[in-house]
This record gives sequence, structure tokens and C-alpha cells, in this order.
Amino acid sequence: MVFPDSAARNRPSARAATAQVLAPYALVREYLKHGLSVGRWPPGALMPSDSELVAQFGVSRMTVTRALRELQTDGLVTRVQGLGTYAAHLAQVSSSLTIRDLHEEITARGHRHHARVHLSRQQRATAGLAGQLGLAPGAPVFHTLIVHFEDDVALQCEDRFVNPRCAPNYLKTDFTKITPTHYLLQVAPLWEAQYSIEAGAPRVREARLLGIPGDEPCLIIVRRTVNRDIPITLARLVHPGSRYRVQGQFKP
Amino acid sequence: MVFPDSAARNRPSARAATAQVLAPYALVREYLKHGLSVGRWPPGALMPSDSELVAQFGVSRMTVTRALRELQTDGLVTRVQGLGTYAAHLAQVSSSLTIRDLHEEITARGHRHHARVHLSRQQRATAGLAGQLGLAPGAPVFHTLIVHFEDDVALQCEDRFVNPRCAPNYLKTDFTKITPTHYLLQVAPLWEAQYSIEAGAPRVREARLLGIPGDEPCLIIVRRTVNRDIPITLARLVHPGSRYRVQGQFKP
DNA sequence: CAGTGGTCTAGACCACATA
DNA sequence: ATGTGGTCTAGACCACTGT
Repeated sequence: MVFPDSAARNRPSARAATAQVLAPYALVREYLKHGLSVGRWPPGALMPSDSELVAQFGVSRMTVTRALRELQTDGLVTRVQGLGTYAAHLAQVSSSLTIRDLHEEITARGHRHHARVHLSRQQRATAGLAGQLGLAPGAPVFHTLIVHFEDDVALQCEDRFVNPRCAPNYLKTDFTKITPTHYLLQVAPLWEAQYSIEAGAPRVREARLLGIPGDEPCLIIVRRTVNRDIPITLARLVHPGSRYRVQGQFKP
Repeated sequence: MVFPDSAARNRPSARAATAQVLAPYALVREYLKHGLSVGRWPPGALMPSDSELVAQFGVSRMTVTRALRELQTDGLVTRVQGLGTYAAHLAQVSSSLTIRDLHEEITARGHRHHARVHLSRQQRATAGLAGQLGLAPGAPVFHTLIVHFEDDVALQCEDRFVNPRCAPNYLKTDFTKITPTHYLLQVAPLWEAQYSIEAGAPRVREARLLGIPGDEPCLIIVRRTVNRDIPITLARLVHPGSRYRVQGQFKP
């Protein structure tokens, strides 16, 4: 690991001359990150203060601040005003899980995607559904039931309810060409979602549509999406366990 | 949404006077975020330049930069040097998934956690395992098999292999008191993990240890952890589908 | 060339926590 | 009173992209 030296590094000309030198703020960040990884500051330990780092690296405080703020948003340090910067307790590992549009995911693998629409209609919301979508019980909702195939193998059964207020033209979409996810992303570009992932048996109809035995373990994702406090959609995505998995990665 | 006015807001005294005013950088960020959510800048559209925002809000460029950098790390905008700032295509929703230490998760719910250790020994790595842990085939590895209970209900069967080089004293730990996850976090505080989540049937032994039928769908998490290019551990976590789910959230 | 984002500085005021 | 982090400013140089 590079040491806080900086006298030379700090000259912009030196920065430009060499090819891939880290910017000063990145240098400070990596220095601290390295120290954390080798246990120089065990979880909970007090780390160098802003002013100490300013002196050590010969940079301005804004530079140190940026380095520390990045570590903070990555959950690696905890900063408390009036006290100092502490090495975080990584009791919970917060990771990045990417849920992509299925069409994209399949075509990115170089496979063919197609969808079969089993249901696409308006109906009245039950009490529970109305609550989830912020509607009055009995209010109209859009309901689609679509099975997605990867190279003719059923991969996902997508049972979705949509708030008509957010996507009035939802049912006019040709879901064999555009997935609901893709369409809704266009209608409501900025959103907020909660979801749960669990294992369970498929419902009878889902097993039939997916062409799997009724006792095959399935990965079930239930996702609720909200845009600016207005619920948009509630989806139940059922995947045969043998054909689908969610992958993720945590990288500080 | 508040408008770029700022003349008054910018006086620190005004900031201190009112209770919960947003800091200028947050004001700029929320202004842009709001515009994105109402479709003022559709995906791919050119957004205001730094200097325009500086003029509109009457703040310094560092303040605007910070706002935009936060939006960028959240994946809401794309910035290209020499071109400008663009509204991002939210083709893939990258979300935050939290995997906590099970002991913490259970006690946080106000329940009791206890563990039963069924295996805790050193053995020789098979070829496949050695590859995953960066060891030579036949090299010694630590192997633990532990079942975790929440209020006497089996919640997780944890089958784990550990690289002795990273945690030489691993087997000396009392796993009825400290979970392997917790112990390893202390030994290697900064890490990097890859994992997959899938649904499947438990192995025969796992079903027996968990006290569930052999055909009960289970949520299976396989996680591989690496610290500074050195593999630490490989874990297979099997949860009865009816008793466990992973929850997550995406919030721009 | 002009305009864009990427980064840095030196200094400043503030709120907060501890002694 | 001192030291901590939180934030802001005014100006600067750079690399990059277009015309």
C-alpha cells in the first residue's frame, strides 16, 4: 500500500505525467480501506481524524472529507460529529442485488425470450389487494398473468396487478413484445420497491402453466413498487427452482 | 418541490433558525430527483450542466458537484466529461439486499437463538472445494455443520468450509455462543462476497437435522467470501421455505 | 475554440461532544 | 475550551468533447 507521502504526488503535473495514478481522494480512501482490511482499525476502533489525515497526506480537508464520505456510504466507517470516525461493525453485510428485466437478462445470455399471455384484463380489487395498491376495495385494477420462456423453457410465471392511475394504458401493451417491467419503467422512471424472496411450492395453476410438478420447489419473489408515495404495481414472480437463481455480490 | 431561490436559504443563520431544512447540496439533489421522477428529464435526456445549476441555485460548484455525485452513485444520472449530465436508463434496478448475522437477526426480533453443532473438524479438501478456496487438492480445511434455532424452531442449516490460513483458530470457537459469521467478521473485517439464492429440496441429512419433510421447498443460499484475493469461506445455508424469507428494498 | 465534468485548495462557520 | 465532523465558498487547473 502506498504511504502518505504526497509531496510529489500532489503536484498536478506529476499526476498528469504518470498514467494511472489514483486521485488524492482515492489514495486516502484506499489507504484507509487497506488499513481496515488488515485489521489496523478493528471494528469499533477510533480512526484518524480529518485533521490528522490532512496533515499526513498534505491534502486539503475537502479531499479527506470526500474519501471518508465514500467509505461511510459504503458502510465501512461510522462518523459521529464531536467524536470521530470509527471502523464500522460489519454486523450486517449490505449487498447489491440486481434484478434485471427478464427479457434483457435472457437475451444477454444469448438466448431467445418469448412470453405467453394467459390473462390481461381489468378486474375489481379485493380488500387485501386494494390495501397494497392504495385503492378503495372494489376499485378497478389491471391484472396480467404471463409466462416467460427462455429458449422454450418456462422460466417465470408473472402474476401482476397494476394501479390504473399510474399506467392507464397498461392493458393496451403487447406483452409478447414488451415485458410489463420494461413498460412500467418507462411510465414511472423513478421508483422505490420492496420485495421478499422465498422458497415454496407453486400454486396449482402456476405449476400447470410452467409445466412442472406441483411439488417442485420454486423461488418466489413478491415485489411491490411505489412511485412518489403512489403504489404502482404488485407482482408475484414464480420460478422453477431448478431453472433459476438470483446472484449477487458484495464488494466494499 | 422547492424552487431554486436560495438567497435567503443560503444564510447559515436562516439554516439554523428553521428546524429541518435541507442542506443546499441536498436541496439541489432533491430538486433533480424530483424532476427525474416526474419525467422532466426522461431517460437519456440531457440535464442541466454544473454551471447552470450553480447559477440557478446561487451555490458554489462544489455543492452542485456533491449533489450530482450522489445521484450518480445511486445510478440515477450518468455524467460524461466533455458532454454533460444525462438522466440514466434504469434498465436494471440495482437494489440493496441485507444479509445479517443470524444471531443478530433473531435477537433483534426479540426471540431466542441457539445453535447445535453437529460437526466441527478438520478434513482434506476435495478437488472442487480446493478450487473454490484457492487451496491444493487434499489440503486441510475446516468444516462445520451447525443448525440454528429461533425459539426452538430450526431456521437454518449452515454447512461451512473455512480456509485455515485465514482463521487458524476457527475450530477453537464455541459456536453455540458465537456464530461462524460473527467470528469470521472479526478475523477478516473487510471482505467481498459472491452468493446465489435458489430454491430446492434439502439434502437428506439437512432435512433430518432441520426436522422437515424431504420434499419441503428450501431457500438455499450459497456464499463465497474473499478477503484481499484470499478465499476465506464457502457456506451453504439451507432454510425451510415456510420459515424464512429474504427481504430487500430499493430506494433511489 | 468554448463548454463540459473531475478534482483540488485554503479558509471559513457551524453543531456537537468531551473535558 | 478544544477537538471533532458537516458543510459551504470562490477560485483554480485539468481532461475531455464538440464545433
